[in-house]
Amino acid sequence: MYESGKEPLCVSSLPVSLSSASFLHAAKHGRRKGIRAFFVFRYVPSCTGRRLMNTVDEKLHAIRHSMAHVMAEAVLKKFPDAHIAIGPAIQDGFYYDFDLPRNLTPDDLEDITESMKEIIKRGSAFEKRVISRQEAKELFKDQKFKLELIDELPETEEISIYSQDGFTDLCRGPHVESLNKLNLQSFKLLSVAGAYWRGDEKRPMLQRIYGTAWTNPKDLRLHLDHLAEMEKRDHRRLGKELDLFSLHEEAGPGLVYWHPKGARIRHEIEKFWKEEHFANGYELLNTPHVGKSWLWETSGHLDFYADGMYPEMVMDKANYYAKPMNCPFHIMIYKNAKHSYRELPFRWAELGTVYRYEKSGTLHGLMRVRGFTQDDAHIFCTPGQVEDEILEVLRFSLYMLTSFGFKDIQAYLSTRPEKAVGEPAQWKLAEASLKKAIEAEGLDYDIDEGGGAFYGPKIDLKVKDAIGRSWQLSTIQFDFNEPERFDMTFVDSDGKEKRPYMVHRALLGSLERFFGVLIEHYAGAFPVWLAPVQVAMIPVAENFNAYAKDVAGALKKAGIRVLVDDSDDRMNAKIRNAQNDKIPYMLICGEREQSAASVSVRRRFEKENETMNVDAFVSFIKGKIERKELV
RNA sequence: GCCCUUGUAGCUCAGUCGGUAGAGCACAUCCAUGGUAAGGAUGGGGUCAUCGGUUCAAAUCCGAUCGAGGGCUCCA
Repeated sequence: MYESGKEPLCVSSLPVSLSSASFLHAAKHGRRKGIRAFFVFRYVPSCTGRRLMNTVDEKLHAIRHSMAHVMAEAVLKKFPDAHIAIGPAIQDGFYYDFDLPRNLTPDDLEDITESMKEIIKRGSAFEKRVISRQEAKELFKDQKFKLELIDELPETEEISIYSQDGFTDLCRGPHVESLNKLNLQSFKLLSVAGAYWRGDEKRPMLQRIYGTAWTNPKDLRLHLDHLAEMEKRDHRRLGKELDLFSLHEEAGPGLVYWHPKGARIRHEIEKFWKEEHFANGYELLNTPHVGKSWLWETSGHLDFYADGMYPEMVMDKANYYAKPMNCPFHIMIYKNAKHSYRELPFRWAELGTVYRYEKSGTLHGLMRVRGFTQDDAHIFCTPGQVEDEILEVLRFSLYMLTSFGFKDIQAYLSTRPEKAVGEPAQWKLAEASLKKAIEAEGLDYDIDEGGGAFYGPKIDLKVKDAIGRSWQLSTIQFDFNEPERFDMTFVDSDGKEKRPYMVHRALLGSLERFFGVLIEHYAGAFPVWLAPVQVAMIPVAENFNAYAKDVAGALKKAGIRVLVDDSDDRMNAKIRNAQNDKIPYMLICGEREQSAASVSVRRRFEKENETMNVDAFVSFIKGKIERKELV
C-alpha cells in the first residue's frame, strides 16, 4: 500500500495541469513537511483556488505582493549590499528571499517593520515601466539573482519593472496603485527561515522573511488569532499535556511511543475499525514486518523506492528489509493458492506497521514519522467487479470519516500520466469507476488530469477539521504494476488465467498521523466514545470516597472508563484537573447524592450541572457512546 | 539532507559581566474535610543534551556531535 499522498515516485516528474497546480503544490509540499500543505485550502472550501479568485482575492494579492516590495526596500536600506531574489504573495501573506551579509534576528524584523511603516507613510505611487532586456540587465547589473531571472525570461515575454519610493524591482505585477493603499496596522512580519534559491538544494541558501498582510487590522487580528488557535491545538503540545504519546531522540527519532491514554484511544479506533471491516465484507490479515530482498526486487521497491527504506539486515547470508509497505505480503498470501473468479473479490485488510526512512528535517510530531501503522487493505477483483468494489470502498471511506466527526469531505481524482504501466483500456475502466463512484456519492471533486501515479489512477479524500484546515486522509489507488510483477492470476469462467485488478486503499492513512489529526480536530477534547477516561468521579470530601467508588464500580460494570479522584485536593481543584484533562463527564458526589443514590453530572466545558440517578446516567452515557456524540 | 533558531528538574521557563543552579506546576509527607475551575505548610528532585577546547574557574565563551523547532521555487 502506498501511503496517502506519498507515492514512491517523484511527484515533480508528474505533468502539472494548470487547473490543478495548487493541488499538486499541496501534494508536493505535504510530502516535505507534514501539515503545512494541508492549510492550502483553508479559506476556499470545496474548491481549488483559481476558480474562487474574486476581486477580494485579487486585491489582497496585490496588497501582499506590494508589501513584499516594501519589505525588500526596507531590507536593502538596512543592508545595501543585499542581493534580492523573489518576493511573491502567498496564501495569507507574502515573503521575500535575500542573500544577506549576516543572519537576521527577531530584532531585525522589528527594525524592518518600523522601516516599512515609514516607507508606507510616504505614500509614493507604484509605477510600472516596460523596458528592454538590455535596459533590464543594466539596471540590475548588481543583482545576480535578478540577472538570472532576466536571462531565463522567454524572448517573447514583456519585461516590466515596478518602482515605489525609489526602490525598483523586476516584477510582473500587479500592484496596488500607491503605498496609500497599504494599511500600517494590518501587516506583520512573522518569521525568518532558510530557503534555497529556486528551491534547489544545490543552489545557495537564502534568508526568507515571511509576513502576513490584510486589508484591515481586524482581518490581521483574525488571522493572528487563527495562528494562535493552531498553536493551542498542536498535537505535539496536547500529546504532552494530556499524556498521550511521546517520541524519544535517544531511542530513535520519528518513532512513536503510545502512552496508556493514547493507546486507549488507539484501541478504540482499532476496535471500531476492525468491527466495521468485518461488517463490510473484509477479512483481516497479519503479515511479517521484514522480508527478504527477493520480495522487494520483485515488487520493484528496491529499484524505485530504496531511498525510502531502512537499510538491509543481513542474516544467513540473505538481506532482509523492514517493510515500507504491506502490499507484497498480501500478494504472497494471494499467490499461495490458485484462485477462481468465483472466489473474488478478496478484500483483505491489515493494520500493518511499516518503516520508512524520512529525512530528519521532514520529521514532524505524529504527522511525519519513520514507523507507522497503515490502515491498509487490498482488493483483488475481476474487471467486472471493479465498479461495485470502488463504489463500496468510497462509501465505506466516507462512513468511517464521518464516524470520526469529519463532515466536510472533498475528493481529488488523479488520472493517467504520460508515463504509465498497464493497458489504456484498464486505465479507462479504472478511471471511469472512480469517477462514477464520486458522482454516486455526490462529492465535490477536482480532477487532476495526468496527476496519477505511474501504476494507476486514484482518489484522495481530504477532510476539513474544526478550524477549517484540510487534511488528506483516505486514498484509493489502482495498481497495474504489482499484479504484473508478481504475475498474479485468477482462473476465469472460460478456464483462462487472467490478471486480477488490484486496489490499494487506506481510509485513515496511518494511525499515527490520523491520531495527530484527531487531536488537532478535537483540540484534545475527544468525543466520549474515544476519550481515554470517560468519567471522573469527584467526591466532595473524603467521606464520600466510598460512595464514589461504588458508583465507579457500577459504571465499570457497564463498560465505562472511569476514574475516582480520591486525592486530598479540594473539590474545586479536582474539577479543574478533570477539566484540564478534558474528561467528558465529571460526576460530583456528596451528601445529597449519596442519600439519593444519584450523581451531579457536570459536562466538560459547561458550568451547568444536572442531577441523575446512577442508572439513568449509565444509560445516558451509553447512548452518547453508541451515537458517537461529543459529550 | 541543507539553512537558521534552539536544548537548564517530569512539564513550562528564569539564570546579569564566566565565580560549580532557581521559580511555578507536577510529585511526596503533614494539616485542612471542602458543594461546581487552583486551601495551606514542609520536603525530595538537575553530570545545565553529549563530547572536546579556552580559563584559576564554564549552564554561560569556542568547536564538534546528537535531538527539537521554523523553513527549503505557490514562478521576475
